[in-house]
Amino acid sequence: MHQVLIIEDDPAIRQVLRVLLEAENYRCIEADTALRAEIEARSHKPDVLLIDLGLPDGDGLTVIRRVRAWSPVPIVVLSARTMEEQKVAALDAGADDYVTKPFSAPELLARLRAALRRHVSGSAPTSLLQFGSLRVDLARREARGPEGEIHLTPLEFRVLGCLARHLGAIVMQRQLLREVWGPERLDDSRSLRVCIKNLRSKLEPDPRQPRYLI
Amino acid sequence: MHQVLIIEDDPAIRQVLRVLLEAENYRCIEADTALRAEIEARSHKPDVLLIDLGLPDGDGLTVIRRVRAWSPVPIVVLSARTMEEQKVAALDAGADDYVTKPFSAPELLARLRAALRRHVSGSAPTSLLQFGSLRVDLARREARGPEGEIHLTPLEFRVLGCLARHLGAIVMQRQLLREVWGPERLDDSRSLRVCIKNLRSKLEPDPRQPRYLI
DNA sequence: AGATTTCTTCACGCCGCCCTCACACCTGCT
DNA sequence: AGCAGGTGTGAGGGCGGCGTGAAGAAATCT
Repeated sequence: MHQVLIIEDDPAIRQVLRVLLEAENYRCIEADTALRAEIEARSHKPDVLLIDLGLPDGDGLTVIRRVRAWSPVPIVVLSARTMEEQKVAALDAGADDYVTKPFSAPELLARLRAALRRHVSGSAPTSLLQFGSLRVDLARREARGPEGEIHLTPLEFRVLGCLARHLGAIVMQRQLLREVWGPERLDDSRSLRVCIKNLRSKLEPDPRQPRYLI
Repeated sequence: MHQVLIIEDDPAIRQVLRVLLEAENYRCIEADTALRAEIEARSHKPDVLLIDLGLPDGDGLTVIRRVRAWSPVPIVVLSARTMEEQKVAALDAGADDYVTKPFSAPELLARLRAALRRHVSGSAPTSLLQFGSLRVDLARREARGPEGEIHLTPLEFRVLGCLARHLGAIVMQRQLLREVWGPERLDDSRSLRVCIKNLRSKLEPDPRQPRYLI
């Protein structure tokens, strides 16, 4: 379920967009000023920004540039202005797509899907992992399962962190050993094997048939 | 400097696009049919595809889908048709952007820049193969068929990867043996034969009459 | 310093991967 | 036909990597 941040000052249009998006099973957050837009973007980490140029305070372009400075989140611009400079400026400021009002609903939705599809590859480095009913916060060194807090050792956090940085991908033993144990013992997998075993016994529902640590 | 593959059957428009792009220091490759489009895309590995829908042979949509099956290269669609279904279909087929003729030169250039900018940042070397109803992700070591996950052994992934690097071409036994088994056993094809057999029995719809692993 | 947690080491059983082998087949050539 | 080179196939077995429990070092806490 994707989360959309709608940046739009006109309440009527906001309402239209919200209804349209929620009918497609998106969750919506709204912002009516440039300032709130950036706050919401930072706090909620939406999957895509849908922004109307021509906000009351400050230019919409500024929002694009400021968000782009710290996040690669896809940005779709919605604007009544058909002026070319506006389009070019928005795209060059970092926007991913530009839809002119009056827009057609199917087209807008298709462009949102395209923007979201592209982005799944490059997700932001978040320190919060989540498998099944498990939540692991690498930065705060906390792990919580269905039955309360789970204690992990420092070594286990470092191994998890290394795996999290390459989420979903294959991480070679060599790479783990280099990043966690140092480059001296590239071919001694004994400690690593035990560490993984312990992690599995702590995190996996059924340690004998692991689902997350493969 | 970036390389653009122009897919357009009308020579006049091709010329316009080429001049426009070369003035911006892009290098251009041209294709006037769907078939040539895919060949050029495979051989030249352009940084972005600029495709006109409505090619003489086959639908432009097919090109998009076929290219998208093996490459995440950005695709910008250019079309005279203003029909909504066309837009939505193209975007959902995997296109990244859609510009309607008559287009403005600055806007087209800005959209190309946006497409290119996205791709350099989020270029995960995803090696995704697709034959028929089969999808094989070499990086993540996953293979999925119509009936769920298919288990492949490490050796099988390496052989597939070697074949994938020369997709569609003939790969000599010698070359496979050198790249997968090492240069010692250039003339012992026994293991290779068994490995190919197993791959076929796992991937081919009818292993006795192979369609993909020839 | 003792206690406690954390990390490493070790030995052993198991499983799956890969190799090998023998044989059937196919195609072209003599 | 007979032969020769290359290929597809089923089965068996060696072997290395992985998981595991327990116990010994090392580090950290109090």
